[in-house]
Amino acid sequence: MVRVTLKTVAEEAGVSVSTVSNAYNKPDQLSTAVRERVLATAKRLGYAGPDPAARSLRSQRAGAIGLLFTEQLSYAFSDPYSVGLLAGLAQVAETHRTGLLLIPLEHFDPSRPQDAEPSAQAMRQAVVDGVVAYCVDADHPAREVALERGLPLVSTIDDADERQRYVLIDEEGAGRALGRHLRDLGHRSVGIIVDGRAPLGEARVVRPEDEADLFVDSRARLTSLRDALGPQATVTAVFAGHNSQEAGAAGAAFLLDRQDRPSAIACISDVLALGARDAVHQRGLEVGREVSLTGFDDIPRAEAVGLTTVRQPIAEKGRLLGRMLLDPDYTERRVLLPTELVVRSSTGPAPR
Amino acid sequence: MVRVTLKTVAEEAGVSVSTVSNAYNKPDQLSTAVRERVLATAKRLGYAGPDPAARSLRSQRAGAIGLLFTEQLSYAFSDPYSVGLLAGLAQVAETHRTGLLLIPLEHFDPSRPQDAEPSAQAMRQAVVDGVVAYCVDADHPAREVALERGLPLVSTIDDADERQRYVLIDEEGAGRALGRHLRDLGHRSVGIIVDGRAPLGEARVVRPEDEADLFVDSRARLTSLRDALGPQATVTAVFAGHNSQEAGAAGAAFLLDRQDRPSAIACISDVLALGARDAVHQRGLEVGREVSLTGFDDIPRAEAVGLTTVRQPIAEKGRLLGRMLLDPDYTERRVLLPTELVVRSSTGPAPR
DNA sequence: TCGATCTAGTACAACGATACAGAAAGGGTC
DNA sequence: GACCCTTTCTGTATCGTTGTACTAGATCGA
Repeated sequence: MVRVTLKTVAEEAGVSVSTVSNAYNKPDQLSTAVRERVLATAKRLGYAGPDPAARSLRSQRAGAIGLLFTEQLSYAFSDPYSVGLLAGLAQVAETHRTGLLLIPLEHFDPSRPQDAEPSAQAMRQAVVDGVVAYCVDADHPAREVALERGLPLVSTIDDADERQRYVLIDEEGAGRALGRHLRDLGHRSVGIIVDGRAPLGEARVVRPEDEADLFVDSRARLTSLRDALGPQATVTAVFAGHNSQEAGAAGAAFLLDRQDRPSAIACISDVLALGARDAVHQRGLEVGREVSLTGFDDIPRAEAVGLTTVRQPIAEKGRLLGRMLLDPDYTERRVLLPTELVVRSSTGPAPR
Repeated sequence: MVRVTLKTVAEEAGVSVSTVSNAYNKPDQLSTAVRERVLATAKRLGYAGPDPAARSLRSQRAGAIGLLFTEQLSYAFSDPYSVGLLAGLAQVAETHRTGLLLIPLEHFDPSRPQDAEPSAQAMRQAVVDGVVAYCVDADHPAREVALERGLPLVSTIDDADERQRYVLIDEEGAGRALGRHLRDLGHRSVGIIVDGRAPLGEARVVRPEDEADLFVDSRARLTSLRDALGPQATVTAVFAGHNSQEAGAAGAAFLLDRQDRPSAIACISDVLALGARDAVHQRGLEVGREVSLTGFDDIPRAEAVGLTTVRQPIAEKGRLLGRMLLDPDYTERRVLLPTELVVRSSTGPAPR
């Protein structure tokens, strides 16, 4: 049983291979009569159209872009935030008739360089025209491979590399706005819940040596929040595992059950904040009065529960990442997206 | 500026192209000395390894499988359930060094066959070795294209096609178990909240003509639930948009504010049930006493809030889908995965 | 010492398409 | 009728690999 190819169809229809190819790709280059005859014989022979792999090789175009991410897939997409980004990206990809290839990588630990091979391999094998590095550490080897391959690379984390392009969120501005908001409300003791690579375990105060285990975004937000709250505030950063409601609840429980309960809890994501909210409720406390609560991202649920948060134009971020790779007219190399503080009922003046 | 290929490297290193190829793919076919020289020159020339597109063509292997789905991406992955499946699938793909290509399709409306072209096109262009059809209607044209291309196709919806393989969930069994549970608790008036293609609008009772707009899974669950509750029960199926907490809340609000409030509300997914739970609370009613509530899927949050639900081995489903495509030793053509009723505090005896 | 087997490498033909140059036929213009 | 332009189609080179068949030399057992 032989495969049906352009050649088979051409012979059967009594035309040249070029003509069959054109029948599919350049319909205006041939008469309708011939075109229809060709397509008819193709159908008769069970030919499903030009082989995409062969086309990729010849036309030097893969018809897909890759999405690199380092966390396990189930964590990476457990947050509506990530899904929003993915959706924005897919939207642009679709209009460019381009696929989206997921490329899960392992987290890169510089002290174990040999573990990099599977990730590098995955990046070498991917049939793509360009790559989006989504929250992939700057020193991850897969980036280097992508650049070696000469693939356009767009990143969400700034590492000042001339060869890459960037779509960034103004994390510092966001942290500043949140911090100032809390400070203006009189909060002098603030708990911060951050997420990180380690799975949910005992919630605990973040030690300096833990910082490497935090997600890159979390790190930036934590720093700018601390700065904005100023030196007179007492800040307790708590680490409670992956980004999940459970982790948020655990982190908040830890903070609330301490002797010196903070008057406000700032969570590094809305998902964490939703969990924290449950913990506050469970203790019979009122959110926004006895404990102020903030999130980050403005996912749909945030509005529903009145969560003060920072809005990120997340779908827009996804779309820009896509456009940078796919739209040749979009030449910007570096975009910093603004964020917006959205004040809702979960924050209020610090109780005296 | 010319591209660096196997040939370039071969000439520079003074060996044949085959040898360079072997240096990458069959390290034991050549001496370490030559291999190292080859790799060194490759590095010097900036050669990033064999081009995956060319390899795909030559070896007739794409190194990726496609995931077809018909809903908008942001809806498709807004549920932890879908993400769980994706994670299971990705896990198997990874062990087989295979990528995962997302192929979003448009919903197929048989009355508008011309709209099928973009979807069919996307399926024709995808460089994949096989395809998972995830909740894609049986008559969707993209399926036909995949089969025309001779691609192995694994599906999550039964349509009794010899050419396909299936991983199914025992929806009927699940519906029966849930229905019997509610019946045994004495519930004679049950509201069912289903999701569907139409966006969140006014919640309303499902009319027969709406059924086509429901998601396929929802349809099956609705039917078996109805059957299991038996003829003496009053069943009100309510339709409230996409699968989201908001839709669940809206659907529950509709049911709870009716004159003849049902004593139990069964939701077609846990996400809907979480929203319904909020609506029940908001009305000052107690879940499990005044109103019983059930979900479907057993997502992590379900346990946290004590939701009675049906557990689906979702990651296992994803893994099986992957194995069917990638593991040649796995020859099963049709798997029916069992479900398990998980009774928690959200259901209790019907109040008299 | 001789054929047999093994090792390390080479040469060349695919894989299935598209790009590009060119040819044949038809039509319009002067 | 010569000229040029369009339209429609053909022929061939090429994209960058890998598989297969082959060769030269080394190794080995009897």
